[in-house]
Amino acid sequence: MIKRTHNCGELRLSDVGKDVAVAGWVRSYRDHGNLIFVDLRDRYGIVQLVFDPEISTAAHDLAEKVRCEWVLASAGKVRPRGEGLENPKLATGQIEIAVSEAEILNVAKTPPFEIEAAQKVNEEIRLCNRYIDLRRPVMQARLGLRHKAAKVVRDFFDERGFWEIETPMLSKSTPEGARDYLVPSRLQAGSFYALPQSPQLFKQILMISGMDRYFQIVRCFRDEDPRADRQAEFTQIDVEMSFVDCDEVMDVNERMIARVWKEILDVDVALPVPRISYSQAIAQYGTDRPDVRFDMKLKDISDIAADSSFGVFTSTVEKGGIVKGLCAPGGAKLSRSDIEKTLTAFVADYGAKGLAWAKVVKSDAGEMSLGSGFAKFFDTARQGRIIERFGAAQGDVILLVADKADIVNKSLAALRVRLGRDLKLYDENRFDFVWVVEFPLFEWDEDQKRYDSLHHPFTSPIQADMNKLQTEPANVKSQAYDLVVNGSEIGGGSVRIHNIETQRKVFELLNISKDQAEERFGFFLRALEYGAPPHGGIAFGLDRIIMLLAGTDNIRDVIAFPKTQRGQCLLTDAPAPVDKSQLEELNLRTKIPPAAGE
RNA sequence: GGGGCCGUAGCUCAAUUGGUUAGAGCAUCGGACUGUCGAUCCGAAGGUUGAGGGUUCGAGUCCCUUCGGCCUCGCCA
Repeated sequence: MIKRTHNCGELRLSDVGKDVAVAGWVRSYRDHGNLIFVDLRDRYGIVQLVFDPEISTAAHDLAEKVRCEWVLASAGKVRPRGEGLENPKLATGQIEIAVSEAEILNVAKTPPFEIEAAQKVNEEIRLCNRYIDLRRPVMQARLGLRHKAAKVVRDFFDERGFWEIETPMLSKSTPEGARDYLVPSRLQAGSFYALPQSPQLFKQILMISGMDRYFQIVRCFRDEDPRADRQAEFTQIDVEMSFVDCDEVMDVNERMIARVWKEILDVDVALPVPRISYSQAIAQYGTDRPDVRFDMKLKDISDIAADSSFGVFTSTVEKGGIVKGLCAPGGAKLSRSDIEKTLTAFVADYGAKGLAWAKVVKSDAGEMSLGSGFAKFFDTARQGRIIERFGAAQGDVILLVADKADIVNKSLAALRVRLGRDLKLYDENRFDFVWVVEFPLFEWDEDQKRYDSLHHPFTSPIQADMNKLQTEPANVKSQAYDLVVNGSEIGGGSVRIHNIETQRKVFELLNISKDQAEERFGFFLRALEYGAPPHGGIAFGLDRIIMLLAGTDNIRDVIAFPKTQRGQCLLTDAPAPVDKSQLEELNLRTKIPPAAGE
């Protein structure tokens, strides 16, 4: 076999005259009858081979047979391309290899789609033939970027004394949170392991064990419906530190993120990353993951709306709801049908029953007022107050939603993001980071009539609110923080509870009985009793970080072998039925018989 | 579980109000060609319109069911 001396991307003019050998896949061939050109591709690039019968008839004969995606090795001399024959599109475009010896290492069927075709190939076909798809330079670049980013993370933490410690994949189900993936135990019939939703308790136990600083790039599993940026199986950068407060965790980790952005994109992230409180985020952006690349903040006008003549507004406020909205700069260019059909349907997805609108107009005398839409329900003075509150200008459109606070905020948050994009209110190439802090410790779950952790049940309240746990749990703030970039949450963490009494108290408030707590978290509670240091940490979604770095909005683009929306791997066809004998060994019987030859 | 979009040749798409034998580009196969580089030129082959049912003289097109993909609401401590 011809052994390669160089890869397909590295030869330059300075290599002219060298005897070299390369190997790779045939990207394309141009057969001129006598002279044959072959573009050979590997992970590193593309190089042009020339087969000239005057150099070797054997090699030329072989090249006549070669087809796209065949695996080919070739040896020959590097020579400069003639004047005007360079190809500026290739890094190796100044040279070519005059082949004296060639060897077909393997043949290939005609690929199911053209690998470097500019046209966009159906993702289903790409996933079924992932080995072909992953030959595309763009996919190779994304996986390369992923590798490099992970290495930057590892180096960063290593330099600061963090140890990467593995935690179990087969562990214990802790109901609450997302649905678990279960693995049946053979040795203990009827019992199950759960795949980790995150190594949360293990990393806390590592702190109790005195490991001091831990990180792990680790697979996590959550059996929930996927989204464009969510996959049941995903990768976390998991971090935990002892003897720290919120500021130290945020400080180290924003430096880590800044290092990644610098080394991968050569982008400088301004440190420290600004912070916004949860309540401010909800008030101004309607969400705890605000896209701060553009302004267009939400404004509450419940007070003005309450004494309008618009029944929907007044009754909403009377019932304890709110009237809130945003002012779309230059929104006057939106047509009435854009607003009343498209945007109204859009907010309806989030439960909003309507979208009130008014255009901001200026009279000849220079007076600003509201035109059309909901304007007729407000007198001149109140119109003025609305315009003033939004800081609205002529040509803007004010859009309002009236409903219960959570519906108003959710729908307006989504509308804000959509309009920001549609009206091009920001530069798509910038990255704006923000820490969201001061989350409430609990949220009230109306369905189950109990408190629920906003973050998770191991999050510590802020010191000043400790005594409120008993009296007004709804107003207790937590030591939690989320890192948000361009409206995407890429990480979240907290300082943890390290005191067993506080932990018990929190379980109590979450309506987890002593027995339940013992059954689910007993191992952890016992660990807490043996000298747990104050500790805190964070976890980042590596896949989402890579998406941002790679500039794609699809998580499947940054995972080598992803699953579809129905949790299927189109390459392997997993999940699939198993042999009866396997089930028997596991003492399992399925309720639904496996589908027979559909 | 709900809502939306989509499914036509290997790939990307087209096909008038329901109307003849479902077309094009690329890929494939054969031929020609010594400087191409998404080679070019000539020729050929390629289809159960995702599947099933219905309406109709006639269905890629309309209706129902179903399968699959994507987006999304719910869900994601």
